[in-house]
Amino acid sequence: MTGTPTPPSPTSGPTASPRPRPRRSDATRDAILVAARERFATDGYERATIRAIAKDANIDPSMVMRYYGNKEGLFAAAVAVDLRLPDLGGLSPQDVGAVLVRHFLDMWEDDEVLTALLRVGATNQAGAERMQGIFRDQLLPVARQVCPDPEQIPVRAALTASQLLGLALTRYVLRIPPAVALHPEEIVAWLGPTVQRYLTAPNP
Amino acid sequence: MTGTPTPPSPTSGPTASPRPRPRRSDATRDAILVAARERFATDGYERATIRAIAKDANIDPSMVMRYYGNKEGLFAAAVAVDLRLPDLGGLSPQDVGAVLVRHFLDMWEDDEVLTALLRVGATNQAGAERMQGIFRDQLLPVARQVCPDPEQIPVRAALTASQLLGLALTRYVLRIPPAVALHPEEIVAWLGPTVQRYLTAPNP
DNA sequence: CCGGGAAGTCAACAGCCGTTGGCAAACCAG
DNA sequence: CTGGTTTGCCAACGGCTGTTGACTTCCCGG
Repeated sequence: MTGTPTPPSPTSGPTASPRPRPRRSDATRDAILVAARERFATDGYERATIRAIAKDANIDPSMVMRYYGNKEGLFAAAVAVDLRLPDLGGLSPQDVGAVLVRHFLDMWEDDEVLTALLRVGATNQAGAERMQGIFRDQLLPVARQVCPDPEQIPVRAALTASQLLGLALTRYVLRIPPAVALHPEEIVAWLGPTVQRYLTAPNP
Repeated sequence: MTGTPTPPSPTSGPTASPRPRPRRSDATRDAILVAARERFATDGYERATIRAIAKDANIDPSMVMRYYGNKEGLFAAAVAVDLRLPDLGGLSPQDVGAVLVRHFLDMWEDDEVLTALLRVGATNQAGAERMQGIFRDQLLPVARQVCPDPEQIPVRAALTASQLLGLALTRYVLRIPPAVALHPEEIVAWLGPTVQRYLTAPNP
């Protein structure tokens, strides 16, 4: 329905590998996604207009519609987040906080998709649901690895999310000066024990 | 409906008292602000249209322009935040964290202005600057009261803001289910020690 | 009672938005 | 070469936006 029309695969593999055959327009498609990510990250959903994104990608706005259906489809295609959270299983239990904070920090520092998602999630229902999905599918499983009481996994994960997203909000979105000036290792030193406690400490 | 009208001061002293003389349109002005706060809180800046706000207030959109100049002026007038942070000076030093978290929670629970400001701050430059101002003028002074090393006050305050705003983000804006389900006293018990540490603990 | 100003309504403007359909060029299989 | 598909541009649509100015209605001081 919203899927892009795929030409018939030349090599006959029965339900072959999902590797789509390269299209001549792949460069354009990618340019659109790159421009969209940047606009969503800096402007949020409403002010990131299809016209502006198309101009950044040096194509006509109607191409965006043809390849991604509508603005929602474009957002869905542009903002696909994989946090690549590390496996905390075989890890010294007193290090999980620092490891997690450092990983988040690395991800945020060089991926504008995360800023785009946070900005959009704050004003757009679809964006908020996307963030809920990431929490459920990516952060919860990690909490499950290190949390002592299975019943408290959602609470522990939510507390962790509140601290990590709060850092991202103050540092990358609101740009509160002292939060921007912090060195990454300072952040790890301060937030590591917090996350550590939220995930592994007994009830307060 | 609104307070007892005070008669206009007959004699206008030079640089008279800043008490503005009540206008016949005060009820309308207030209705506009109430509607604006609600729309900004639920929709964010762009999708909170002047037409929708005017319809909520049962008046014509042009009245909004007459009374507040333009949309930015309306936002500035509607979203005026006073956190009413308590005086932490004469307080048992190990209670500041819990007191601060509980106060923030009470403020957020019954004042949609804070949600409006957070939603707008995430996508709107003026909104972000407003939040920076609140941080600087309201949270920093409180941190100054309890922070041991004066040089670290901005850092400590920023860490505190990251945790408190992160809670507001996950609970009131993104509505991540386990964060919504938390009981206020649970939040105080978990976040209190964190804020306590950020403000008063020695360097990690 | 009256006149002036405030309060409020109405219609319209220019501009931008997402989206659509038609048409020209480029490409590639036969 | 030829015909069909893909890629792309162009112009336009209806709708919504912030904003403006002219007009009527009401209130109240003199």
